[in-house]
Amino acid sequence: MEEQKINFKSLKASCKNCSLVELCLPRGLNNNDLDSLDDVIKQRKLLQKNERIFNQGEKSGCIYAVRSGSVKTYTTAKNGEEQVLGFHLPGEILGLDGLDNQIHSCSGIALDTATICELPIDELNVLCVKIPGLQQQLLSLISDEITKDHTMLLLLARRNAEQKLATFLINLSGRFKARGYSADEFDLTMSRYDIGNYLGLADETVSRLISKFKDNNILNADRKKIAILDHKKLCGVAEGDFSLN
Amino acid sequence: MEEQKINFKSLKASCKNCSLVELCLPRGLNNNDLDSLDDVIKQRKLLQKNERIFNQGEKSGCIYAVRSGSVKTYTTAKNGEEQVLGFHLPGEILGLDGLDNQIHSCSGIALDTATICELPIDELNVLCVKIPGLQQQLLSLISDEITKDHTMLLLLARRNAEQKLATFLINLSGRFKARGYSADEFDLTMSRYDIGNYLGLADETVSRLISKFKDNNILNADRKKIAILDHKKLCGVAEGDFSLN
DNA sequence: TATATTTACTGATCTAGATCATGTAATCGT
DNA sequence: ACGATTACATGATCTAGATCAGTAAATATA
Repeated sequence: MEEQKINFKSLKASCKNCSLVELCLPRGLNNNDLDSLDDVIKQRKLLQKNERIFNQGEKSGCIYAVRSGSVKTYTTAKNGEEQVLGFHLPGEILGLDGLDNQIHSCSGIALDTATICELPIDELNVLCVKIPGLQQQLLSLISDEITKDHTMLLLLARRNAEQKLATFLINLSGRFKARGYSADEFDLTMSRYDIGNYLGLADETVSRLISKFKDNNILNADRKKIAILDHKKLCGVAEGDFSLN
Repeated sequence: MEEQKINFKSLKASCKNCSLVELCLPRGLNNNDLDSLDDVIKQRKLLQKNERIFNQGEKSGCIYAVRSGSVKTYTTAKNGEEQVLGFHLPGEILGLDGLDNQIHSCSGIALDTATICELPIDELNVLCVKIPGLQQQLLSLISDEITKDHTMLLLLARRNAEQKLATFLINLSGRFKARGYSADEFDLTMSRYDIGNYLGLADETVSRLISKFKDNNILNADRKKIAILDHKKLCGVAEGDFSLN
């Protein structure tokens, strides 16, 4: 039997029977429109950990939806250092920086085994003319992305380390909850280093803060396993209502 | 004679005879398409310093182009503190966070006397279907906005104060140049406080760094008047090739 | 299964930049 | 034109978080 040569296992995608339909791009579309969208989504890729989805400096002509697993996006600066731009969970869209069908200004990489839906931009644009709801949803995703980035600028520029990490955990928790997972117990798929890089902190600081949160009975943590014990207190830390000792 | 009641002096806008046509939204459109776009741009507002263009939490239904003067965008956090998100020069578009026709997640305010073109989103979307070049240009603006934000995340998370301020000045310089102004001599329209807020620095730090740049013969500065003396050195500082004494 | 490598944690030290304080020049309001 | 307010500059001090260093546990590799 012939060895498999291609990197990715490709499967026909279907939004129609995807549980993420109400979170993802097809949100609000009727069955007919879903069929049209399914025709455009050529394939679903199964990626292994650390496999690249799209590359900074290359044109992919697609935006991407996470179907399962998790993904990290990052830019590489001239001097080679990386900046994590975001972590993406199922139902979230990435690659909007290439929406003008030009080269991507960041890269996307799987943090664990993940399935990804590819959406060719040209075909998507054609479809948007036919389906106003899709156009609307796409604009909504764009606005959300910009708003999210702005929130992140505020976090990086004005918040201390405690607030940054608390905000990060609360945000993750809420996104897990929206996907039907536990808001209080979850596994991190990214390293302490990645978290620190994302938040503008040293990885040692992230470790120390997690320990501090544990000492204050805000959470339990064993490596990647996180359990939030006191949501209210964590929010208090995020808001800077008080500082931990 | 009756006192003028409205805040804004409104003028019919015309992209056709605007010198910014090659920088702004209409970039690449032919004369016919420009006429259609002009029909959609209802008015041009003349704003005084500190007049608001759109407000966080309100729906404006528009995106905006700076025609003259300069503008600052910022978000206000729950606790009331502000984060400057960007400074906008003639030909630049703002308000893309409200592109889904929902409420804006930031506010825009004039930094000096400025003229602003209003582009109603609904009408713009209709026009985009008719004019593919316009759709393309809009997507390009969106991608640029996202890419710009990502660059800013990197700057805030990974760069020291010297690099931040040098990068800021180089960026401004380049944008002035693209608009036909001097790349080496320009007036800042924003305060030291605004610059510091934007870059995640205290205003005292901005003052001190400007003095340090002066001491190192990189620039001359007298309050708002900036003259870049050594562009190459300034770039070196921005890249972190060396540190000043 | 043993060994190497990576990831996470924690202690010790250092420093960039914040904060506090003060002076001065520019701008605003009357 | 004059006092009040705001913006900028600069010195002194303090501290949050970086950096350096070492250990242990988990994971990968042979």
